[in-house]
Amino acid sequence: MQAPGTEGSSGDGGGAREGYDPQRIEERWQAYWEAQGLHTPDLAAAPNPYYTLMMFPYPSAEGLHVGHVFAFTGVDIQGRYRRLLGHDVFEPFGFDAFGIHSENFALKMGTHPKKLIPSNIANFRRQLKRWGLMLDWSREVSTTEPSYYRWTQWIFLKLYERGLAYRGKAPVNWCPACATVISDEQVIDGFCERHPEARVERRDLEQWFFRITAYAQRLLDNLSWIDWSDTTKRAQVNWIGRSDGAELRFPVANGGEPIAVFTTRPDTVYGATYMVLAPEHPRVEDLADPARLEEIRSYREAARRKDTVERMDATREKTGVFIGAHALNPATGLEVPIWISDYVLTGYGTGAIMAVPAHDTRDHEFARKFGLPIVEVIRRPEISSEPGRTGHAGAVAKGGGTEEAGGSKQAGDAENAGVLMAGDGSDCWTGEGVMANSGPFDGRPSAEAWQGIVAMLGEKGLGEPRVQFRLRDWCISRQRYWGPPIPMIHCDACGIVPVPEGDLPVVLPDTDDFRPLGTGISPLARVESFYHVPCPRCASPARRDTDVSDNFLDSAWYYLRYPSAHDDTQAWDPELTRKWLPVNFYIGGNEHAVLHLMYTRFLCMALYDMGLVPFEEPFRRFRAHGLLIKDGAKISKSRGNVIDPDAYVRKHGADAFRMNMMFLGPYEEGGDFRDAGIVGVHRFLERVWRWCAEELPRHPEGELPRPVLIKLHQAIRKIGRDMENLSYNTIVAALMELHNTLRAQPVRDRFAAESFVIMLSPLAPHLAEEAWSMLGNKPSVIDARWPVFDPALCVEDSVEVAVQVNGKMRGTVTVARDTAEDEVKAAVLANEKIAAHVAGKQIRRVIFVKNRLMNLITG
RNA sequence: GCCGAAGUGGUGAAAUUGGCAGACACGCUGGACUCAAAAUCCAGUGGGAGAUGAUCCCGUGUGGGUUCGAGUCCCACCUUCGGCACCA
Repeated sequence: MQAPGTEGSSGDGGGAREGYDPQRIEERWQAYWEAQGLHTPDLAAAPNPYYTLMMFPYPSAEGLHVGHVFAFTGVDIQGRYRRLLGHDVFEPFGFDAFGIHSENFALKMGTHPKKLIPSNIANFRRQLKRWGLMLDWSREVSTTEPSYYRWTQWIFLKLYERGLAYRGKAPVNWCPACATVISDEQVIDGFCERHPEARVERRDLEQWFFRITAYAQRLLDNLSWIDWSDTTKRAQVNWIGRSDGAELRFPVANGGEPIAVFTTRPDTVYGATYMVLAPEHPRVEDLADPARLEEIRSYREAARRKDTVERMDATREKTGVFIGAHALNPATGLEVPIWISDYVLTGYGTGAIMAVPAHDTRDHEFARKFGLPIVEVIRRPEISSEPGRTGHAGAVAKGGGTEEAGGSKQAGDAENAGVLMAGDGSDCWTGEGVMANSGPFDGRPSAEAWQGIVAMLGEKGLGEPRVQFRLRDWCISRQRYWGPPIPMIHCDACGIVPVPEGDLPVVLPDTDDFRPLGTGISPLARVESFYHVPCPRCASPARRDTDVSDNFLDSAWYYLRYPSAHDDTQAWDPELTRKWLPVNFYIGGNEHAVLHLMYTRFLCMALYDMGLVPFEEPFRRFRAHGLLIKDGAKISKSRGNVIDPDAYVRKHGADAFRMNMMFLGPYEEGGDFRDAGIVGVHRFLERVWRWCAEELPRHPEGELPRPVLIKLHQAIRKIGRDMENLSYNTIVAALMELHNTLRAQPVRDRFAAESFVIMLSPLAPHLAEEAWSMLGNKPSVIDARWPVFDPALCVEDSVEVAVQVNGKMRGTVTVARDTAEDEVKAAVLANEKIAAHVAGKQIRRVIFVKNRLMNLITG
C-alpha cells in the first residue's frame, strides 16, 4: 500500500475538504498502519523488548465506554513513547469473555453466550482500532477459546499437584443474585461486588480453594520492592492484614485440651476475666454443661442464620451465652467463665479469644452487658503530660458522660474491692501504659511486658509468639455454566482424581439448559453426557466435577499467554517468556487491587516455585489510573450516565478525544468526565494542522531566536519527564504552550517542528502522522526518535529576580543569569519603585537566592 | 476506630529544593472580520480599593506555629474521597 502522503495540503485531491478533517486523516492512517503491520513486532527477533499491558475487558454488548478509553489511552501513550525511545513495543489485547457478566447478559437475551460474544468482540475491535491504539491484533486472546482455557485448566492441575489447590468444607460466601459462591475479595461490606443490593449469605459447602494464604508473607514482603502505585500496595497490605501477636493456651478447669486463643495484647492477660468462643467453635459441645445444650444450640442456630451484613455490624448489641464451663487464666491461675458469642469469628485466629474488658472496647461492652468482672491491668498515662491533647481529651470525657449515667456508682463499689469497674466506654483504655494487677510485671511499661509475659507463658508451655493474617484462601469454584470446567473427577473408589494432562481441555459442553438454579449445584450437573466419565485411574464409572473455576483465574495468567498466543503445545514458550516478561508496564484500575492484582501475584509466585516462570512478580511497574466519574457519580448503566465514545470520535476525531481525556486532570487521580474542554483541544489540533499545512510552507527556513530555542529545549526536557510520571495533563499544556511560541515565529526550523510533532504523536498519533508527512518526512512517525534536549539550552541567559521588601513582593529586576548579589542589589536600588519602599530606612539584612529572589529586610 | 490521599479563580486545573500563586485550557466580556451568523483572529478576565493610572490591601478548607519568606514544612481541627474494620 502506498503511503497516504500529504494530499490534504496539496489541495489537488478532488473533493478533499479544506482544513483539518480528522475523520479522513484518522481512517486513512489507521489503514496504513494496519497494512504495514507497524504494530506487530517480531517477538523472536526484536532486540529491545518492552511489554506494555492494559487490563483486558469482558466484551459486553454495550461496547467500550469512556473509562476504557481513558485507561487504554494512558497505556498506549506509554507504548508509543517507549517506541520513540527505541524499544520494540509489544502492546497486546484480548478478551475476558468468560464469567457471570457475560452469562447473565446471555440469559437476559435468551441466547447462548457463545453466540453473543463474537459480535461483541467485533464491535470492541472496531472501536479500539478507531481510537488509534497501537495494538498487536495478531496475538489477540480470548479466555473462552478451548485453546486458551485448556491452559487455565492445566494451571489448576499444576496447583493441585503442588498442594496449592484443595477441596474443603467451610462457610463460604453465597450470592443469591449470582446463584453461586463468591470469594472473600468479591464481598464488599457484606454485599456482592457485582450486585450492590444482594446480601451475601453464609453457606457451608464443599468447595475448591487455592492456598493463597501460604504466600501471605511473600505477597507482603515483595511489596517493599515492586514498583507499583502506593495506593495499590497499601490496599494489599490492608487486605493481607498481618497481625503480630501470640497464641496463648487456657487450660480447661476440669481437664482436657487447653483452649488456644490468638491475641495481639498478651500484655493484658492478667486482665482476662472470661473467654469467648465463636458459636461455631468445634469444642463448644464437648465443653458445655449438658444442661445448657439446648440454649447453646438455639444460639448457634440464630448465629448461623445471620447473613454477612448482620454479622459484620459492629454497632449491634452484643449477644452471647455462658456454656457452663470454666478455663484457667494461664497467668493468674484464676477460673474464668467460657462464653460463646457471634462477635468472635470462626476462621480468624483460633476462633476463640481471651476477653480483657478493661482494655478492649468489644470485651468491655460484652462484660458490661452480662455483668462480668473488669480488671484494670494497664494504667492509662496522664493526659496532662501531653499539652497538645487537652482539647481532644475533653471531648472524649464529654461524650462518655452523656452516654452512661449509672456507671459512676458501680465504679465506686468496685474500687473498694480493689477492682476498677469502668463507668463508661471512655474508661476502657486500649493504649499502652504502665502495668498493674499483673503480678511480677507491675510497674513496668506494657510495651516491654509484652515480651516478658509471652516468654513466661512459653516456659509453662502455654504460649508463644504467633503471626496471624487476615487473608483467607481463595475460593475458586463457581456453580455456574460459563467458565472453564474444573478438571477433576470424583471416583467412588479412588476419590478425587485429576484429569490427565493429555485429556485437556475439558471442553465446556454446549447446552441451552444453563440457567443457575441457586441450589448450590452447577448447571453442568444436568448435562449427563458431560459428567459421566470413566475414572482415569481405575476406569470404573465416575463423575466429573461440575463446577467451573472463578473468572479471576482466567485473568490471573493472560499476560503470560500473549507472547505465546499461537502456541498449541504449551501454555507459554520459555524462550519468549524469558525475553519479554515480566511485563514492563501495566496500568489499570485500582478496583482490582485485591482481586485480579493479588491473585495474579500469588499465581506467579506459585508458578515460579514450580520452575515454570523465571520471575516471582508478574509486573515490573504498575500504575493505577484514577476513576473516571460523571457528575460526581460512578459511570454505570443503571445510573444512566453512560457516555458514548463513538459520538465524540465522530464529532471531534479520536485524536481530540484521546487528548481531551488526558487533559482532564492528573491521570492517576481521574475525575469528572466533561466535554467542555474538548473544543479547546480540537481547536489546538486544528491550529497544528494549519501550521504544518499552510503556515510553515510559507515561511523561509531559518534559525529560531535563542529564547525560543531555549523554550523548545526546556519543553523537550519537561515532556520527557512528565511521560515518565504519567503527568499527561501537563504534557498537553506544555505542547500547547510550545506550539503557541513556535507558531509566532515567522521562520521554519526543521528540528523544532519535527520535535514538536514527535512529542505530539503519543497523544494524537493520527494528526502527528499527517503532520510528519506534511513536513516532508516518510511515514511513519512511529519510527522517529524522541528528540534529545541540550542541557546548555535549558537555562535562560537572563533571569527575572523577584524582589521583596520585608517579605512582600515589590517588583522584579531582570539581570544576566548568575549575576552576583552586589550587582543585583545595585540593580534593585536603581529601580525607583522598589527603592521607594526602602527610602529612609536602613537595610539591616539582605536575603539573596541566585537567579530567583532578593529580600531586603529593613530595621 | 485504624491506614492513606485530597481541599487553590466562575469551571478543569498548574506551581523542582519553601522563593513572582493561578501556567495551559474552558467559560465570560470587549473588539476585528461579516449584510448577518458560525468559524477564526486580537485584547481583557482571582477579589476589593483607587476618578482612570501609577499604586495599595486581601487571597490556596479553618485556627495556630516555624521562617526573611509557606499552596508547599510542623501542630490541632473541619470536609470529601479511597482501603481495612466486632480480625481479638
